[in-house]
Amino acid sequence: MTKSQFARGDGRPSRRERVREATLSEIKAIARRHLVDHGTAGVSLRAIAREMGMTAPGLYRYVSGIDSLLILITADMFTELADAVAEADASVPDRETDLRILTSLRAFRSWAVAHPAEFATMFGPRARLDPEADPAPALEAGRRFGATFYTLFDRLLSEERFPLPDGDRITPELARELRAFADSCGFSAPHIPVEAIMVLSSCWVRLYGVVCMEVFQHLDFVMQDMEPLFESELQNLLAGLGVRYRPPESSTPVTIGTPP
Amino acid sequence: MTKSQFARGDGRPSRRERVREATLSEIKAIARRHLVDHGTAGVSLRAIAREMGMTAPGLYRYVSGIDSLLILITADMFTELADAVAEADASVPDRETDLRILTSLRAFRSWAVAHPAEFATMFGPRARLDPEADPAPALEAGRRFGATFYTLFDRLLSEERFPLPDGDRITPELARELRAFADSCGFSAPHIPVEAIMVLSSCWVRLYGVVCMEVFQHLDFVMQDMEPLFESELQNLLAGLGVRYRPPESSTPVTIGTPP
DNA sequence: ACGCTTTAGTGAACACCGTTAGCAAACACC
DNA sequence: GGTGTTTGCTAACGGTGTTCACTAAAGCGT
Repeated sequence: MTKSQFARGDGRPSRRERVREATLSEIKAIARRHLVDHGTAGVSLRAIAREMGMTAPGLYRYVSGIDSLLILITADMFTELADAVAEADASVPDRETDLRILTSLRAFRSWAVAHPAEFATMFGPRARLDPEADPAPALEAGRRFGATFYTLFDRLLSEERFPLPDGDRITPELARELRAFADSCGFSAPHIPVEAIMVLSSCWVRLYGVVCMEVFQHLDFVMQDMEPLFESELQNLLAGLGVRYRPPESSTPVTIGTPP
Repeated sequence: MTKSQFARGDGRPSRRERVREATLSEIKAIARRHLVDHGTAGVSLRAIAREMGMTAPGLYRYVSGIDSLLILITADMFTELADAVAEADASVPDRETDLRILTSLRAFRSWAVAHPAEFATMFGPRARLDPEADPAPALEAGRRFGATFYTLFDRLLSEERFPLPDGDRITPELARELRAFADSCGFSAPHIPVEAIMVLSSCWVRLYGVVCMEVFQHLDFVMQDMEPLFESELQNLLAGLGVRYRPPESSTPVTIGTPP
């Protein structure tokens, strides 16, 4: 165990570190493209290696297996989504909380419908990923994704926009879990009531449901354009939070009264 | 193209037909077990054949490929789920519409959490299943699953339990799609307003969301027991439909006041 | 400049997988 | 019994993940 050639005194990465990072990025980029084109099952180490001009076992210097690779790109996708949502949130003035929320939620849906394959692996069933693989990186990135919504919700909470429901249905054990979650995700306020976390979870579940339904195309035989349903759900959801709803500006020019 | 040995004059199936049906059932049963144990990716023709004491190519006499087999068992699972929901619905007196709805919805969740692997393939992303395979059988079985909810919702509608929302956000094109859906699924009433179908879709989306979230374990790091959240969502959902909510009888003995 | 250590990548191999083609046995019916 | 259908097999092709032994190169210290 001598001094590693990777660690240098200064912060700058060594040459080897740079090229290593580059090939890892290439691996993930190709994997990502295969994921988009052929789904989760279409990502294979051999195909990636072939495309890179090397052999599959060589990839094991960079990735400990196919599952681990999938977790890696899942983490990347979460950061991407988090950036997209944060960017949308930052695009409106800080004070306009209501519009920020509206914009962030719509950004979430837009990203999802624009990246169905990614969304499926991020939010779909945890099929692959045997218990051996460590999903920590993806979880960490997912936390960053939630941060935008947490802070916005926190502001709503401090402004007392909506009444908290009764905690009758909240088991002491559940309350303990909710509290542990609030602590873990770094909620800014010191004491968030568990009822509030319950409300947040409920909202998230409703958003998740309508977006999943659209991306997974499980209502295809009912309707093709799911935007009206999404907006309707958004409206109901925000009403319960005391947030002023505003219809989308000009996403799709569809109203009941067709222009002349 | 001579007379088939399978078609007999009388209705009774021939011996050959019987044994054929039996082996097909065995194939599906084993595939189902592998699905439950190892997920969708864990279903392989070779493993099934090995377990049956035959070889993989032999299975092609019964199934046209792995995708087709997955569709077949998906259809079976839909009928199973439909039966479970219908049975729960039939277990309460016909007149008690509210309780029937409550029971049916809870039966849906119970089946889902008891059969997570099945639920994932039924309601998860359509990953496998290339466009070549014909998903008709699964779709047909899914329709039967929805029938129970359709009729219950239809009764609510005829009793005018809830006010219909404005159709402002419903595009003419969307209205046409909604109408086509209402016709296709055999809604009993002659003229269902499209706004009602919108409400039904919204309710279904909310139910789908909370159950997906639980089965896919995407809120694991927040809470372990998702029943309170489900019940809360159920309560809100039914309130919007004018249905009287009643807490579950004794599913899990958890109340805020712990017994002495 | 030399030697030594660490790393990158290869080739062969094993054990799987889906799928097709050709062929032999079992079966049902006339 | 003869005949055509149905069934299941073997062989084969191409694909996958993963391990192991091995070579070549790159980096580092002296």
